[in-house]
Amino acid sequence: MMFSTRTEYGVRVMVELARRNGDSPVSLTDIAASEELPLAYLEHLVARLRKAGLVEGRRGARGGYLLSRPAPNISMAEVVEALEGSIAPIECISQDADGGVVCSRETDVDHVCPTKLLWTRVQGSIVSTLQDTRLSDLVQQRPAVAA
Amino acid sequence: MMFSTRTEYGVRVMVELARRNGDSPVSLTDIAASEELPLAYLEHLVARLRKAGLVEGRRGARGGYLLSRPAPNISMAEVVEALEGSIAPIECISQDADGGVVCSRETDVDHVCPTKLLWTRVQGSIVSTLQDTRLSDLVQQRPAVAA
DNA sequence: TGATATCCTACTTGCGAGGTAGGTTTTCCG
DNA sequence: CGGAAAACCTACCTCGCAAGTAGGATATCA
Repeated sequence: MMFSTRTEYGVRVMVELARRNGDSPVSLTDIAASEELPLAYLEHLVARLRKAGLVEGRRGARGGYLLSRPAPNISMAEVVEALEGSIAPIECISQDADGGVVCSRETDVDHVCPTKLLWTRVQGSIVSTLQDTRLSDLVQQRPAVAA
Repeated sequence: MMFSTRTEYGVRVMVELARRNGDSPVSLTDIAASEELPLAYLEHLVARLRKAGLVEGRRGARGGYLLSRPAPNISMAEVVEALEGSIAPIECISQDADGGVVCSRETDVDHVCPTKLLWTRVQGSIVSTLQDTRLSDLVQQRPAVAA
């Protein structure tokens, strides 16, 4: 297994927010009930989404959460990255400021990491897939659109 | 992070076996030394590779391991799956016997899991990337080692 | 003013990755 | 034949983190 259930839950929350998108915010109590997830745990997830600027919270009675942007403007790469921390297939791989892929095993210039090519390819395919999928794509209920 | 270091190490072992591929087997002692990995831990990894039929062991003095097949005939999907157990982006997703993607959250026919589309896409892109990359692709990118 | 919600901090728990240890069996080589 | 060197096997340890709980402080509406 590669992504934590935290990410799974978080994506479900985002879909639910997009689905009920309207003038009034949606409370986590409602979402916890309809998705059958523990409220206290959802609060942690949503904190990540909020800090990433994907949702906005309204405090107090009749409060809740709203999407910061319309669903078509939110890529699932943003959502997953906010929940997961970062998107890297393996510990030694990360992205530098320029978006280039860095392998921490390559301390020496001579010593090219033979597996870097593999993880770079995997990383690229995951990220581009997540970027191409928008939150709005998951809202429209179409049965079985498997790839 | 998505793949364990077990998978990272295992891939490095496979690359090393492919690189030194010849008539005589390569011992884990050698690989552990050159890759700077703990021998006892490598034994566990290689056991998985052996059970998956990717590698053959020769016991006794002058023994070691050999690739069961030529490197171009080994896809990295096989290697990663042997090491990781299975390739699924998330707990609720798995593959059935026909290769179709199954979501364990979809108990009811009415209740289509809205996030299944996302994980299906991610799963597909990872698997196809791993299948397209052969073990031999990772070997040929370093100046030839003195034999 | 009370109910309802976000928001914040601290704690608990279970599990699996990562690694160690020590043995048994097999095979080569001198 | 007798080590030595290797695979092979089983059991164990430990530590970090995901997953979840708990309880409160703060904000807002009716």
